[in-house]
Amino acid sequence: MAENEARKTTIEDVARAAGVSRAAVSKVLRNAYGVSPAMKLRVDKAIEELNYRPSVAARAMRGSSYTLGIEIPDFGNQFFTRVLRGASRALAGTNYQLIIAPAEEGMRQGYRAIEALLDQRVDGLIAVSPLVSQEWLERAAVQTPIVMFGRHDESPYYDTVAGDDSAGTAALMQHLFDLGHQRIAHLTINALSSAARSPHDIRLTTYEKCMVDAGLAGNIRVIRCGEGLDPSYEAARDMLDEGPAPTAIVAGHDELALGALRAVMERGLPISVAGYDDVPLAGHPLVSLTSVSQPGEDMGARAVEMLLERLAGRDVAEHETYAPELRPRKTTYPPARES
Amino acid sequence: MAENEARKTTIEDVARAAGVSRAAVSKVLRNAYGVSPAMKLRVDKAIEELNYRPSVAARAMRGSSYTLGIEIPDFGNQFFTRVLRGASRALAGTNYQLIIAPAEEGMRQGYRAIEALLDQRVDGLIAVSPLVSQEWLERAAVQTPIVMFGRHDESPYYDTVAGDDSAGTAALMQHLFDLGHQRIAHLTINALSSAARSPHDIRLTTYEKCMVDAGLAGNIRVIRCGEGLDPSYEAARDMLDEGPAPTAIVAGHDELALGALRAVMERGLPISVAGYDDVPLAGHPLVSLTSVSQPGEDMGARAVEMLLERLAGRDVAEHETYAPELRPRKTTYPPARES
DNA sequence: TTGAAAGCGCTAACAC
DNA sequence: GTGTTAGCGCTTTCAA
Repeated sequence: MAENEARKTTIEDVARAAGVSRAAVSKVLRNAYGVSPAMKLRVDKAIEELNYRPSVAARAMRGSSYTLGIEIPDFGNQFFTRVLRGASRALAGTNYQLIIAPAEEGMRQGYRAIEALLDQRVDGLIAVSPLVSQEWLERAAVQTPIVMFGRHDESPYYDTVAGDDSAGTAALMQHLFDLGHQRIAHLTINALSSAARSPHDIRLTTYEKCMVDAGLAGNIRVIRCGEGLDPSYEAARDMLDEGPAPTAIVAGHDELALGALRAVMERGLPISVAGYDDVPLAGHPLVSLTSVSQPGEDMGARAVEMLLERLAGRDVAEHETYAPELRPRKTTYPPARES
Repeated sequence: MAENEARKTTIEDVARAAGVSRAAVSKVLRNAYGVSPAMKLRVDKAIEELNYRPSVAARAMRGSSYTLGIEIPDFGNQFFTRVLRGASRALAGTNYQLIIAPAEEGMRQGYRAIEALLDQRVDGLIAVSPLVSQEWLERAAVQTPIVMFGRHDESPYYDTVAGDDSAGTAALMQHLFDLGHQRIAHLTINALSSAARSPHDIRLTTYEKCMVDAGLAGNIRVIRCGEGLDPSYEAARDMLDEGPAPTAIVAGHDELALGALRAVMERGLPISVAGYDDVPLAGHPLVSLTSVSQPGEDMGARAVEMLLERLAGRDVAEHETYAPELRPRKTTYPPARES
């Protein structure tokens, strides 16, 4: 009932139908130089009639696959959704396709996903805060243009797009100080060896610096958790149950903030919580979470453009940083209601 | 500074290093029949040393690509994230890779994404409630095993995995009736011609049937909106501003419900809102949204298994339906607070 | 401007 | 149990 019955139409079929050579069809396909309008017309007609679609595999073997890859670490984080949308839009109108590889949890996270993309012979790839070492990525970038997204460890071998996490965090801390907070805790994801200079690293160190500068070094408190709503909830809950509660919690990103918020509400404590990324829900009246906004769509689109520029010949690395914007919102929450 | 310097290692290199033929290496790679343990050892060693990774493109040309594709219509919907996780997990341990194609908005939505996956010569693909016609999908399924996820239009040509949307919606409606609601509106996404028997179609018709059966045919009210938080917010807001308000709104899924909830809160109206899918945030104390839970991870994993079974030779279609579970939660919300 | 032919890296069929 | 060989569908010289 399934499996290959009809053979797929090949470039050969198109060539025969149009009465030209395979090479001619190939040229039309890539609108390469040296095809008469007349021939292009006939070939296009044949392609249309036969409903021909070139095999990415075959193309990838000789030339390019016309495919860009993007590695995403965590689909739970809605910020990445924005990045994806931006990337997708920037590709519309080109003849490039986007494929995504999910980096499942576990130590070898980013490596496997990026390797999978490389195995597909993508023409370029965007790695979103990948948990891979810089040298490894540089070696990979020799073969395939790479845009590192989020991390701040710039390299002459690959381009980077990142938000100014330092400025964003500083603005957020200042906001909390202005509100009178002195005992501010920081909830961040577990430290991953290879993720030096990750956004979360910068946010953490900036948090610490701000505390120190404000003369609150003694109040520094860092809590680690796994990625996601539940791990952040549990970590925050444990913190609240263990020691003296802080008056505010700054989370590494909004999803963690939401998890922490759940713990805060369950305990009925008057603790302010703030996040990062300003995901769509942060502005919802139900949530109204203070956060730091990043232009995710623009950043995603720019990452794609950088790749396209590389494919067009650029050979010096570019590093772009986007300014974040503080989104001050509610700071005190009602305790949990029924259910 | 970039671009190909070192040639990638090929099967040839491995063969030479191990002192065997390319065919031998190929067999080891696929752990095919007829390789002595001794040879396997030497080949594995060479692969390891050379850090060899087979080219998916080259493999796809002759045999299989060892790649499964999944088309996802909307990353804003966190239910799909669960499905993805399940699919990803089911693949761990196999030598298959997962690649995702995003179906951007626009009319040709699903087609482009699925075609992109087919162009990559994936060995099988999961199409998540795609907006494509049944015949088109059947034709595609002749070439490549397909699991249709979500939609209920079963076919002898492809497998399906779906939730029992009818039962889920009925349970939800009953819950609202029990609570005394009579004027219940339904907020659903815009009707797409080719999406007959989509989950949203079923939810809509079940809503209507429940209303009729309860003798409330006159109170039926269906509002359409685009996908996402903002479109659903706007649609709900317009509805509230236009006519007499319902006492409850049943949304096609949680994201739409959240959008509607924003409108309800802004208007300060005592309207109950319910969603579908029970996304992680629905259970958050801040949100506490009544919803219908579906075992997304199991469903995603099962879809992958079905594909694997097809690749292993099964040739009759299978159709699996998963029972949903009502998650009754809070029904009245406070009006919006400052900011 | 067009076409012929070589070959990308792999697997499958078959010979040894 | 192992190697030889013929292509898969394209792109890319290079000659016509």
